[in-house]
Amino acid sequence: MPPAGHQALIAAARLEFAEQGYVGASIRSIAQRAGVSLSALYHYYSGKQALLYAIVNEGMDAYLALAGKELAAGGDDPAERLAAVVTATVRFRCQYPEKSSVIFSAGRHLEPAAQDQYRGRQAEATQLFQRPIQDGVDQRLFRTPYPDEARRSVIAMCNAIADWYRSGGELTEDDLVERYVALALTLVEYHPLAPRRARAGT
Amino acid sequence: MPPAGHQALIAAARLEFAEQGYVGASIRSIAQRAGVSLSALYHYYSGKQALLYAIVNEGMDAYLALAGKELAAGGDDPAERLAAVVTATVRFRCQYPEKSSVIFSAGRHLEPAAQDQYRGRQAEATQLFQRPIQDGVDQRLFRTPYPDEARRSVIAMCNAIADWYRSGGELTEDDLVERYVALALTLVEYHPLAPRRARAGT
Amino acid sequence: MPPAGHQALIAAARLEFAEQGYVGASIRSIAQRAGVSLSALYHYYSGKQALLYAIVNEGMDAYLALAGKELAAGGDDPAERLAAVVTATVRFRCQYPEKSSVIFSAGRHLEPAAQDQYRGRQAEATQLFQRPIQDGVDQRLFRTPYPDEARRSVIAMCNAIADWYRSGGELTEDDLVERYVALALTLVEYHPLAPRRARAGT
Amino acid sequence: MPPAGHQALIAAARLEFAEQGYVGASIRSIAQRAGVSLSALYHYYSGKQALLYAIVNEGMDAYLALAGKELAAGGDDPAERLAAVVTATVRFRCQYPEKSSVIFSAGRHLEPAAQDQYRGRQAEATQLFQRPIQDGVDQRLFRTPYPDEARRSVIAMCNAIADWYRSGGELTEDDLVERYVALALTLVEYHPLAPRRARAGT
DNA sequence: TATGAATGAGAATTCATTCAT
DNA sequence: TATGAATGAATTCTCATTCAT
Repeated sequence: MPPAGHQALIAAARLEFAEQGYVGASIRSIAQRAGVSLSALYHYYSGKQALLYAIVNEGMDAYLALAGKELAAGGDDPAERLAAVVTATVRFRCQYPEKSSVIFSAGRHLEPAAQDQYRGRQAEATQLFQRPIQDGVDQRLFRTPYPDEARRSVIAMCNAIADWYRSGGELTEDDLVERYVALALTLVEYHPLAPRRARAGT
Repeated sequence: MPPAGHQALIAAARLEFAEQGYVGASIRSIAQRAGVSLSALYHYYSGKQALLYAIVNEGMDAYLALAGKELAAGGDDPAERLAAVVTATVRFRCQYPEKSSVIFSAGRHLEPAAQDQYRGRQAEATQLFQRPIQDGVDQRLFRTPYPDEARRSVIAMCNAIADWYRSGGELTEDDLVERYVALALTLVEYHPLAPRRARAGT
Repeated sequence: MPPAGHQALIAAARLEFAEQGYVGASIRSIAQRAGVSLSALYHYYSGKQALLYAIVNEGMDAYLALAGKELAAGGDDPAERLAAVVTATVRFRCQYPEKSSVIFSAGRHLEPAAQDQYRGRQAEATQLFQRPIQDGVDQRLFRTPYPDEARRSVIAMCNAIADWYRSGGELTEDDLVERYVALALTLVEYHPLAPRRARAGT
Repeated sequence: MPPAGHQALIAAARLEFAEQGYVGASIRSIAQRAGVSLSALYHYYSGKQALLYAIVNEGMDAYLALAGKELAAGGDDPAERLAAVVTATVRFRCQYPEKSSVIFSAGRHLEPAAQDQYRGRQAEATQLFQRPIQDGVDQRLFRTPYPDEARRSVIAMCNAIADWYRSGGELTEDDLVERYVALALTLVEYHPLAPRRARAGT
C-alpha cells in the first residue's frame, strides 16, 4: 500500500488539471489540494510532466477498462457492439468528468515520447468505434455512405457530453445512454435486415 | 482605420492563443509576432484580457456573419436552413482554424462580465441550429425523438472538424460540407414528406 | 550611455563569480550587490549564462588589450616580446584579480557555443606566449629543449600569482614583474648570443 | 575494514567533486554513483562537508605518501630531492587526476576548522619543494635570485599539468617527468659545482 | 544498521503590468 | 503617440538534510 500520498496527489492533480488546464495548473496548488508539502510531491513525482503522465494513463486505463466491460457484457452484433462502446463512453463522461477532461484534452501537453504512447492508446479507443462500424457497413447493417465521418461524429458527440452534463439535472445517466445509443445508430443508418427477410419470406 | 498595429496584433494574438491557449500565451510573444513593441501593445490594448476579448468577439463576428450569409443564400425550408448552418460551420472550421479554436475554447477565460456577453453570443449561435431543428420537428420533416441531443450532436461533430482537418488532405472542403450536411440530416431523421405524398397519390 | 544598470551589474557579477564560482554564484546576490532589482537584472541580461558570457568577454578584452599595449611598447626581439607578455600578464593578475579569476576559471561553464568562442580567444592568448618562444628558439636565443612545456609553465606560473598575491604586501607589482620576467627568461634558457660574441671578438 | 560502502562513496564523491566542483556536486548524485541509498550515505558521513573532508584528506595522504616514497628512493643532494618531489607531483597529477583536482581546488570549501588543518598539510607539501630549494641555494647549487618565486612557479607548473594532460596522448608519463624535472632545475638555475671543483682540484 | 518519507529554504527564470519620459 | 526601464509576484524545480521506523 503506497503511503497515501500517491492517491491523494493523483486525485488533486486530476482536479487541478481538469479545472485549469495543464499550463494553468499550479504544482503548488496541487500539493495543497492533496494536503501534502511541495517537496513531498516531488518525492513522489519527478515533476509536472510526470504527474500529467500518471493521470492521463490512469484515465485511459479506466476508460478502456469500462469499455472492455461493456463490450464483454454484450453480443457480437455490430449494432450491439457499437451500442456498448457508446454506452461506456457516455457513462464514463458522466461519472468521471475530470478523468474525461484530462484524457481528452491534456494529452497534447505530454512530452513527445509520452505523446506517442498516448496517441497509441487513443487510436486503440478509436478502434473501439471503428471496428463495429466497419463490420456493420460490411454486413449491410449500417448503410451510412460515410463511415469515417460517422465514426468521428459519434465520438465527438459523446465527448461533448462532458461540456454540459451535470449529474442531478433533468436527465439521468441512463436516459442519456439510451438517447446517445439511439443517435449513434441513427447516424450510421442502422437497419436490421433479418426481420425484413423474415417478413419477405412470409 | 486603426493604425496598422491593431490588425497585426489581433492576428498575432489569435495565433498565439490558438497555439498556446490563453494561459500559455505570452503577451511578449504576441508583441513580437506582431512586430510591435511591448509598450505599443499596451498602448492599443489594456492587457491580456482585452486582447482575448477583442479576438473572441472578432471570431464570433466572423462566424455569425458567415452563417448569416449562408442562411440568406438558401431557402426557408428547415432542412435547407439546417444545411446552411452546417455548411457555414464546416466552412468556418476549415478556413479559419485559429478563429475557430479561439471562439470555441478560449471563451472560458474571459472575465465574468465578458463571459456573460460571450455566452449570449454563443447562445445566438446555438439558436442557429436549434430553430431549424425545432421547425423541422414541428413540421414532421425531422423525426428525431431527441431534438436537443441531436442539436448538441450536430454542433459537436462540426466543432470536432478543427481537431483533425488539415487543408490539402484527401478531402476538399466541399466534400466535407456535403458529408456533414448529409450526416446532420440523417441525425435529425430528415424525411421529406411532400414527395411521398406525391407518390402515395399516384 | 547605457542606463547605469549595465556596468553595476557587470561589476557585481564579476565579484560574485570570482568569489563563489559560477555554480555557487546567486543571481539574487548579484542583483543585490548591484543595487538592482532581480527583474531589472533580467531586463538587461537574459540569464546567468548571459551574465557569465558578458563578464568573460569583458575580461578577455581587457587582458588582450593590455597585452597588446605592452607588446606595442616594446621591441621586436623575442626576449623583449616574451618579457612584454609576461609583464602584461603579471600586471593583469595583480591589478584585476577578479577579472583574472573569471577569465581563467569560469570559462568552462559557458555553454557550448560560447565555449568555442572562448577557447578561440584563449588560444589567441596562448599564441602571445608561443610566438616569441618559438622565434627565440629558432633564433637560438632560447635554448630550452622543451619549448611547449616551457610555454605551459610560464603561463601557469603567471596565472598562479592570482592565488596568493594581495596588493599591499611585501612585494610591489613592479618587483613581481621584474622577477617573473627573469624567471620566464631563465625557463626558456635565454642566452643573448650576438652581443657577447661581438664584445668577445673585439 | 569499512563495510564496502565507504570506499565506493569516497570514489564516487571524488569523481563528482572533481567533475562538478564542491558547490555543483549533488549528494544525491554521489549516492547514486556509489550505488548506495541516500540514507546510507548519511549513515556513513554526516553530510557534504564530511565527505569533502574525507576526500581531501585521502587525496593529501596519497600525495604526501607518494612524495615520501620518491624522496626516500633518492639521494640527499638538493637537486635530487627537488627532482624527487617534482617527479612525485607529476606522477600524481597524471595517475590520479581526480585526486589532484580535489586537493588542489576543493580545499577552499572546507569549513574553517578543517580549512586550518588543510592549510597545514598544504604547507607541508610546500615544504617538500621549499626545503631542497633552500638547501640548494644555501649550497650554491641553485643560483636563482628568487627562490620563493621559483618555488611557487615550480609548484604552479606541476599543478597545471592536470589541466591538459590526458593519458594516452603523445607524451608518456615518463617523458613528462623527465621534462618537468629538467624545467624545474633550469628554473632554480641548477649548476653542479662540487664535481667540477673536485676535478679541477685534482 | 539501514531506509523511504518528508521538509523548508533556496535556486533560476518568466510573467503581466506600470511608470517616467 | 510611443518606448525602454523597472517591478513584484509567481512559476517549476533542486538542494542538503532530518525523521520515524
